[in-house]
Amino acid sequence: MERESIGSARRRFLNMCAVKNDGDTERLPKEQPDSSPNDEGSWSGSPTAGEGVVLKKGPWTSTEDAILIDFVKKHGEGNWNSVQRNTGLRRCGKSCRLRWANHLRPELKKGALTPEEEECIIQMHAKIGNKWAQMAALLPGRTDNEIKNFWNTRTKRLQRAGLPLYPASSICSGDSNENQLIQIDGEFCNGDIENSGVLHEAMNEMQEFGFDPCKTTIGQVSYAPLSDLLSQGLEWPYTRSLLNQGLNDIKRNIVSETFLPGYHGSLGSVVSNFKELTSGHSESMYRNLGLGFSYDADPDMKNLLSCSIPGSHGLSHGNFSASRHSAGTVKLELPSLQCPDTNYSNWMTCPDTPPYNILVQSPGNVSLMSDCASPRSNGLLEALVQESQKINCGKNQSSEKSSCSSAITLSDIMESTTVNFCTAEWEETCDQRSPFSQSVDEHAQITSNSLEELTPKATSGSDGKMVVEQDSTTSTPDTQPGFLRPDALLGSNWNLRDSRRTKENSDSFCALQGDNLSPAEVSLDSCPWNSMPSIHQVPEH
DNA sequence: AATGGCGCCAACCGCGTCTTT
DNA sequence: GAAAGACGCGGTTGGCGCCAT
Repeated sequence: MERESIGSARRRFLNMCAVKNDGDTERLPKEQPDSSPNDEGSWSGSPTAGEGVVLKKGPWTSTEDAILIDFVKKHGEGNWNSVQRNTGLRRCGKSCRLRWANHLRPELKKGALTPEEEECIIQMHAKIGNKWAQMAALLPGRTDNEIKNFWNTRTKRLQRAGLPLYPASSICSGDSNENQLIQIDGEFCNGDIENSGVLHEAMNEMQEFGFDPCKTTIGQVSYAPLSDLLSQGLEWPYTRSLLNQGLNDIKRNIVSETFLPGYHGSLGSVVSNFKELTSGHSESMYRNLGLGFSYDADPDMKNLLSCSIPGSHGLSHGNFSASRHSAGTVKLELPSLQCPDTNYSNWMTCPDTPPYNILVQSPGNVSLMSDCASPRSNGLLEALVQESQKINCGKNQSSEKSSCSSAITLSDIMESTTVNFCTAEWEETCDQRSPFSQSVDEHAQITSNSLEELTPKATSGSDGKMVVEQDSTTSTPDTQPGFLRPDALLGSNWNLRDSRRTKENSDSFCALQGDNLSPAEVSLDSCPWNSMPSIHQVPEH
């Protein structure tokens, strides 16, 4: 990471700290009284609403934020033009939408872009150009505006320095793909020739369509490859099904999308199909896929998926996944806000004991978790998608995080799509005293209860359940006044309902994946955040 | 201490697209 | 099918803080 970038990141990090300490969402102007339209110059010359109300422009105040949050809480996202009518907020719908999208959404990730995210943006920009919204969709918690600002600043800086916008390291070289495929084959087949062949075929097709399943090293970050997921205890019928599904998606997306088709098709489909597999609808899926595999609704599937056994890596018996966390536990780390009291220079070397010592034993988690710097398993974008899914789906597990230790089933995770995924950011970065903690707990409870009607309830960590543990004593101290936090403002009964945001997430993901999965099936907030791999960084030298 | 350059960020604006009537 | 409204996206601007001079 170049020095300038670190410097920028440092400043942004400091900004972030300032934000946290201030307790407000952003740098607010000298408090603009919003009670009277006559006392602020920003009113003059502003457009008017239908009833001749002069609309305010300029920075938002906390009061306005609270009004908007309250509105969204009651009515959900959308109908932005009705905000002014219903709340008296003198802001145009556009402004409200922007404010919500860029600052008030609970799931927003505050703080600096991580080096990984920055790399990802660079990669994405190299592929799709100024498609900020698309990039934002793949960087959960990040807004298009944020990404755009980053890029513009970066561009300006690099142009001034006479440096190229796209470093060589961001250009994917696939020279080792063949070897990687061979390697993966070896890892996957384990005597299963059929598996190997189809997998190889799948990988080849991915590459044929431009997707590099074994993305080469970007910088010094290593990520779990798709193969990890597939190697971690998925029996072949499921594996093949997922692969086929992903492949179809990839093909479609290649045609309809210019951007990272395989990355979506593979991982996204895998994840969504994971859900499908465990939601009891897989049989139809297999039929629709034209696969002859029978679907076994055996709850043991969970065991099959479980990889929490130390040293267990599913089908991989040999040279797969060079490094592993001991005892099959994985530390989940968010790239930002995890080491709030560390300076940026230490960012890459986050201490062994992170603020959130979340020990997860979950199938997806470990399965996706290569957790090693395997040179053939570096896929920055892939990893960020996983990270993105983590973020979105981790919302589903806020309740688990809010307790010291709890056990959840795979189905719990897969089915807990109604848990407000917007809460995790606060849950992850702040305290458990948030009103959200309670609401999510309650919600999770409801979800869990309803789930019990559908799925056999696992009883202990040893029978295939995933155990999510969090050392709450090491949680990041709450530095932000709860009453100023969006979740607090939203209140404990916050409910996204059928918010557009959720729909957008689903839709965009669906669009990128293909069209044979309904948004409900592929919604980002439906996958297990804790089941995703963390990003492992190798300290810069 | 003053000043200017620079980076960051929030917000506005215009336009295109989508949805509704 | 057309018009109007709503929404989303990308470009741009302006304010603020930091830092070097």
